Amino acid sequence: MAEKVDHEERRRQIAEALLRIADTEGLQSASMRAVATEAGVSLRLVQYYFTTKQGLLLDALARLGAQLQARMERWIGEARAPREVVTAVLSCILPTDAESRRITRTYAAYYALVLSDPEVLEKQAAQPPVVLEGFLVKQLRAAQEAGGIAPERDVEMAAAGLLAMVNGLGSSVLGGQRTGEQALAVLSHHLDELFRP
Amino acid sequence: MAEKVDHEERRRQIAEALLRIADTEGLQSASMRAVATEAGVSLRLVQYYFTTKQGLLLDALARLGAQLQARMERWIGEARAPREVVTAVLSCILPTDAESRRITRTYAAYYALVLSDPEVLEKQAAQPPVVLEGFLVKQLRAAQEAGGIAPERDVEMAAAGLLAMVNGLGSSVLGGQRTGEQALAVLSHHLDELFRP
DNA sequence: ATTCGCATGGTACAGATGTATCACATGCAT
DNA sequence: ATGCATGTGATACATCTGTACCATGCGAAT
Repeated sequence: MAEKVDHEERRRQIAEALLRIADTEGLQSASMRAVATEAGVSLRLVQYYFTTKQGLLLDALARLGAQLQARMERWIGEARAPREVVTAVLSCILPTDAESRRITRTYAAYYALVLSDPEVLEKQAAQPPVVLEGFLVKQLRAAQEAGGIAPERDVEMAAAGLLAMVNGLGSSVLGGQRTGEQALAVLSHHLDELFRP
Repeated sequence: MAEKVDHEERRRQIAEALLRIADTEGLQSASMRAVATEAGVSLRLVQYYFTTKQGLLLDALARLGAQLQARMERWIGEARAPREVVTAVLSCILPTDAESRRITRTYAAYYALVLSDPEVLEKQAAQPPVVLEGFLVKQLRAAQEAGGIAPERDVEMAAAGLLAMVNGLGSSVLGGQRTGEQALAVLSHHLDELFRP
C-alpha cells in the first residue's frame, strides 16, 4: 500500500480542500478532520503532509496567493496599453465571476486570522498589496507620460485610492450590498475619471 | 446576594468584554469563559444575561454599530457645509485614533463571521453601509447644487467609490501597509479631486 | 532474504467549548 | 412568616479539536 506517491500533488489536494471549506463555510469550520474528509483522506494523512495546522493554513494561503496572481497574469494577457493593464488588474480582483468570488471569499476568511496573528502571517500575506500598488504606480506613470492622464495628477495617490476602492468594493459585493456588475461599474467610472486629458 | 440589579448595565459590561476580546485577540478567542473572565463575572452570568453565544455575539455587534454611529455624529458635530460633513463622516471611519482603530479592528473581527453566517447576521449588519451611502449621496448632491462639485459629476458613483475606498484604506491600515495618517492623506487627496469647479 | 524507510490507518489523550443542571441565597408580595 | 421569582455559584456533560503514538503494508537496497 505504499507506492511512491507525489508529495506535492497530495499536498495540493489537501490544501485545496482547506481552501474550499474556507470559501464555503469559513475558516472556523476548517478543522483538521473536516479538511481530511473534504479531501477524501484520513486525518493521519493531513498530519503527515502538514505536520501542524498552522503549516497547513500557511501553505494553503500561499497557494491562494499564487492562484490570484495566476488569474491576474491571465487577465492581463494581451493587454498592452497601460490603461488596459490597469483595468485588467483591478477588475480581475472584483468578485464578478465564480473564480474571483471564490478567491475573494477565501481571502476574506483569512482576513480575521491574519489580523489576530500578526507575527507569523504578516510577512507572508502583506507583500502582494504593496507590490501590486507599486506595479500600478508604474503603469499609471507610463500612461501619464503618454498623455493619457493629466500631468498634474498624483499617480501614487490615484493608485493607492484605486486599490483600496477595489478592495472595499469587493467587500460590499461579498456583503451582498452590491452585485459584481455594479461594483465593476463603479470601478469603470473612476477609471474614466482618471484617464483623461 | 440577589439585589435587584440593572440588567442593561450588566449586559453592557459583558458585551463590551466580548468586544474588547474581539479587538485584541479576535473573535476566535472569545469563548464564553474568556468573556466571563474579561468581564469579571462567572460563566453562569454570561449564560444568564445572554442565553446563547449567538445572542451575545449579535448584541455586541449591535452595540458596536451604535458606538460607530455615535462617533460619526460626534465627528459631524458642528460641521455645516456638505464638504465638511462628508469629510467628517469618511475620515472618522479611518483607523487614525485609538477609538476608530478599536472599532475598525472589531468590525474586522466580525467580518468573517458575518460572511459565513449570512442568514442571521446579514439583516442586522448590512444596513449601515447602505444607509450611509445614501446619506453621502445627499450631501454630495447638495454640494453639487451649491457649485462645489462640477455638474457633470455622477455623485452616486462618487459616493460609492469614496465609501469603498475608505473601507479599503482601513483594511490596509489594519494590515500594516499604511499608517492612519497616510490613509487620511489619500482620502483628502481624492476629496480635493472631487470638490472642485 | 533481511532490513530499512516511506506511506497510511487507527486510536488515544488532554484540553477547550457551549450548554444544561442542581443548588442556594436574597428580596418582595402575600 | 411563607412562598415565589430573581440573581448567582459550582459543576457536569457531551462534543470537538489539535496532536501524539502505535501498528502495518510495501518497495527498495543490502
